Amino acid sequence: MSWTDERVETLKRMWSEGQSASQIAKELGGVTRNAVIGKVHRLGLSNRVGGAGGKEDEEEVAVEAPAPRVETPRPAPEPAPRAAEPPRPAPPERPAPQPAAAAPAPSAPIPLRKAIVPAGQPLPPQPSANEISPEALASVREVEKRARKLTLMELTERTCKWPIGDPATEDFWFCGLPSQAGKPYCDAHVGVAFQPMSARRDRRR
DNA sequence: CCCTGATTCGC
DNA sequence: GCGAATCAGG
Repeated sequence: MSWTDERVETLKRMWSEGQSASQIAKELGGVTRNAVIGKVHRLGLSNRVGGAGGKEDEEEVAVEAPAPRVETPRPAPEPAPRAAEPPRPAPPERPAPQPAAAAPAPSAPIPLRKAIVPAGQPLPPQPSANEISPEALASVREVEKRARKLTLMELTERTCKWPIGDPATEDFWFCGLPSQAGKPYCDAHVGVAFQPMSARRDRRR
């Protein structure tokens, strides 16, 4: 692969959008992130912040949640999966096959019943977000005692992103235990996050 | 360990 | 010009 005008254009666009070199490399294909970085430098657009001779204003302000607004009754959908990066427009990634599970991305649903809801974007329909098997619950409680208590920046694609605690306080962290098979959560949290629709029917009484 | 960008240097 | 290897950091 070579740096055609088109590819360079994509590079420029994504770089200016704040995409990481590896993401850009993934998008372009046929190049490594090193290649992307090298090209970026050769193009002389290393400093993303369009500031000539500028300094670094912000460092990792990026991902901070929209606001600690407790007013808006919106359950946070996804606590920003990957590392710390500003915008995440529309990376064409695998849709993640979610069969007959419940909500695609429940985030702070069941666990905190008294806690306030963080704040996020969408996710209005919260269907069968209740009634988890006692086993699953026990498992979760157990697991949360061993949680790695990762911060937002420490989350990766293979760490459990289940939020624990109150986002508005210091008592907030992410599970961080190893998640598997492309799931966003560890086994225990997957258990409470994705419920078969049959569960409720079963427990109906 | 996962990830980031920055630099170097043989090609 | 290119990018793998390496470096420096989170």
